[in-house]
Amino acid sequence: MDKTKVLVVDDHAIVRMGMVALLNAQPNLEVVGEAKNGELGVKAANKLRPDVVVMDILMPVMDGVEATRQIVASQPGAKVLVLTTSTTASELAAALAAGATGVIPKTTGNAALLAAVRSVAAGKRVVTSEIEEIIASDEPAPNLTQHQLDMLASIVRGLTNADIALQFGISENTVRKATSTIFAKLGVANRTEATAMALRKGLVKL
Amino acid sequence: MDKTKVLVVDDHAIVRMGMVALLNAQPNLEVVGEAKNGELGVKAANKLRPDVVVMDILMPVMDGVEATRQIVASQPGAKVLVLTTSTTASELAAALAAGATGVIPKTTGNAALLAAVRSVAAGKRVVTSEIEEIIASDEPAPNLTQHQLDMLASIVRGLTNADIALQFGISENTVRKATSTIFAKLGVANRTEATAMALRKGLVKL
DNA sequence: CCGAAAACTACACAACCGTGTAGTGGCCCG
DNA sequence: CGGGCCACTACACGGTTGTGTAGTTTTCGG
Repeated sequence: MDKTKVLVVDDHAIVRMGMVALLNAQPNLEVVGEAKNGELGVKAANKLRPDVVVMDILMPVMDGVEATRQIVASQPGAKVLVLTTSTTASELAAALAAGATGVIPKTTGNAALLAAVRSVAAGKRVVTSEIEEIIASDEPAPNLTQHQLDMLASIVRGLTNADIALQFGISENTVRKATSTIFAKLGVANRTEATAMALRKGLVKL
Repeated sequence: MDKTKVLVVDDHAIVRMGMVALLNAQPNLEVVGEAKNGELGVKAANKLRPDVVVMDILMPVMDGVEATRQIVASQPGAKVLVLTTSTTASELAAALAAGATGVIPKTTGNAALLAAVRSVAAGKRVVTSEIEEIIASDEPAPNLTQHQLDMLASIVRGLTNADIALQFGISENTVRKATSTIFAKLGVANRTEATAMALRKGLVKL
């Protein structure tokens, strides 16, 4: 059997270096390409057709979740192993929803990491118990309207209800009601808690 | 001349793997030890007396800033190169204040990384322009009282002024005045902005 | 195509919040 | 050791916020 071809997508050069060193030392694994952001990763995946893509989440230009989505969309059989530092449940869940075959933390030791790459190559779903717990501990998706998300972003930026009313061209009273609804969905009591929650869950990027 | 001895402290196994592969491929560099958190890093540094310690910031048990402080304290001539993902100015500044000889981002390419390790080994201060800019863009330290920091933490957790008054055993009016002072120091207008700012600057851990 | 659920609009009221003003006590520096 | 600075305490006032109630529109499943 041929070597399993691996594409490494990570913006940290030293991580790519580590993957190359680790995988190329194995007789049946081979790194055939590297990319330092999601966009280049998608291009490389389409060109190289690797058996497994090892993908970081937090990257400039295009994040790993979106890159995973695009790779899986254009190559239905593609296997993506997400290797990340991120511990926000929404990102991990998003990665799986985007079609990742496995998700493991960067703290994973070399042996377990190799095992994960091999398992994913074989089409086996790999999710560590650690990751599972994080996802499970996440309350059901807040499921906010786009409108509500925009409003939440304004709240986080410190705008008053009056400011928001002006910004969206609606009455201040309406803004009050809308924020109220948002707080109920988030399970918080006021805009301060909502801000902490939004930032913690990554619902709004600062 | 003997090989330059390097200790790698990072909680990500794959990064340690990368450093080992990168440095050991050089004729005059050698990784003599690895540690996966700050505490083990300090112990290893004291035992191995490496010429350079490559240190991550974000780690469990003891972070890289504290570890750097301790290593520099017990070995005044020690050279620490902080290699990090973190982009919060306060952490980068703290790393330098703790005695790090160099600070570079993890996105640094292999060649530049090797150069940095060599420069630091030679006692030369290494701070990329990217890092410098981040630090320079940081406003002067907010300089809050411990009391004020505690209060800020309560605000971030969503407590009302009445709650905080109860918690600290002071009048609600006093709490109002105190929060007012905190907001002025942070340059914000209300508790919501204060929450965003506190979380962004890492003044309060969630 | 229709009915239910949910979002959006609006307003009044009650609770909450932040500022101006003011007094006390601690600490540092000249 | 006296003056200045700042943290801490306190209160009243005016502005901001969130909820209850209620009507309209949109959306989605049957």
